[in-house]
Amino acid sequence: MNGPNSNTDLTQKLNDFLEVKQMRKTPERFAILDRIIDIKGHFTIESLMLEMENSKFIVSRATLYNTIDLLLEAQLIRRHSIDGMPTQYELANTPPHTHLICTVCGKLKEVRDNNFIMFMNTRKYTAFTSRYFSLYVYGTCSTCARKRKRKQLNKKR
Amino acid sequence: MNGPNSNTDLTQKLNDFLEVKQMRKTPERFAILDRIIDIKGHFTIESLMLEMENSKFIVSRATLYNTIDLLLEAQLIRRHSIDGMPTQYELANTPPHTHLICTVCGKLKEVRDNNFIMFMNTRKYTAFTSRYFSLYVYGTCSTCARKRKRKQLNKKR
DNA sequence: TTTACTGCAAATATTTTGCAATATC
DNA sequence: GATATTGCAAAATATTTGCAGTAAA
Repeated sequence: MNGPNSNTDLTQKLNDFLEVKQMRKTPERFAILDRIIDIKGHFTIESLMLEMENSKFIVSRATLYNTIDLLLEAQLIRRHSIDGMPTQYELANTPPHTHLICTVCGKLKEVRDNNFIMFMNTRKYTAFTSRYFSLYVYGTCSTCARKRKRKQLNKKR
Repeated sequence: MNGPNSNTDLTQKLNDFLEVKQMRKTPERFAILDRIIDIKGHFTIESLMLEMENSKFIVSRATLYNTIDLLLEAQLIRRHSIDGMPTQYELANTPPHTHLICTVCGKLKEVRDNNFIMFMNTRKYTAFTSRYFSLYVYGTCSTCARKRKRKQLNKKR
């Protein structure tokens, strides 16, 4: 369990980042990263706040926002801004994935699409150096599609 | 000036939508669409509010939010949620485009990428019906890249 | 000892909501 | 005339900021 993105590796990465930037290694910063590693998947400031409380490591909202900015800068997490939802974050130790968003129920699903990633790697933009990208596909998930169909049938009587 | 997406055409589309949905044709709804057509490009609730004030057609914020929801539903506008910026909207009468976002200065640039659109049209997702998609590419624009390079040279002295 | 960082509370920004007044149908 | 829609003001939500106290270096 010590691959290139193991937990200790991520902690080490934060450690190195703080050293290079000459910033302080506070327990809050490491505790927050630890919780994020445990979460596995997307989270919001609010859900992370709750996770922290559950783990009995209480931090203030201000510190949470500050630390999230720090982890973004260190490229340890990614941010996702999705229509009509609070800002979501996730650990950046997995390859980028496509996000399928159901506009009916708001459910979010991630899919790995290697063809898409390969395609994106061929893209070059003039006067712009790309660092990362986010693809959001909006539509209807199968559950909601079924519900809608049923509703329409009822209408027709 | 009467192409498939001329101003009169968009107004007509709103008209039809309201008729089908049996909703009221209030002057506010048409005035807001008119302003959006004039803006050409991205706008926020705030900037649209100002545009309305300039055009002497004052509407309340609540009405703006309501109407924006309506226009989204009618697929007359698109919404863009972009990291660290207020929600942006734009008229939906142009083909979808890639958004290049400079993470240094926040500037947003649209590019037409027909290859990307063609590629996306080949994508199928299991248990999900896609309706539209948004691609955001985050990186550094040439202006900021130049500035950064200069800054680094200065540091080295 | 120095000062970066945390926590708190207030400020700001964005969006939603309840309700009375108004205008469309 | 009935009621969908507007405007207003208050509430809810999300994020930022100033400052005093704390703790990392």
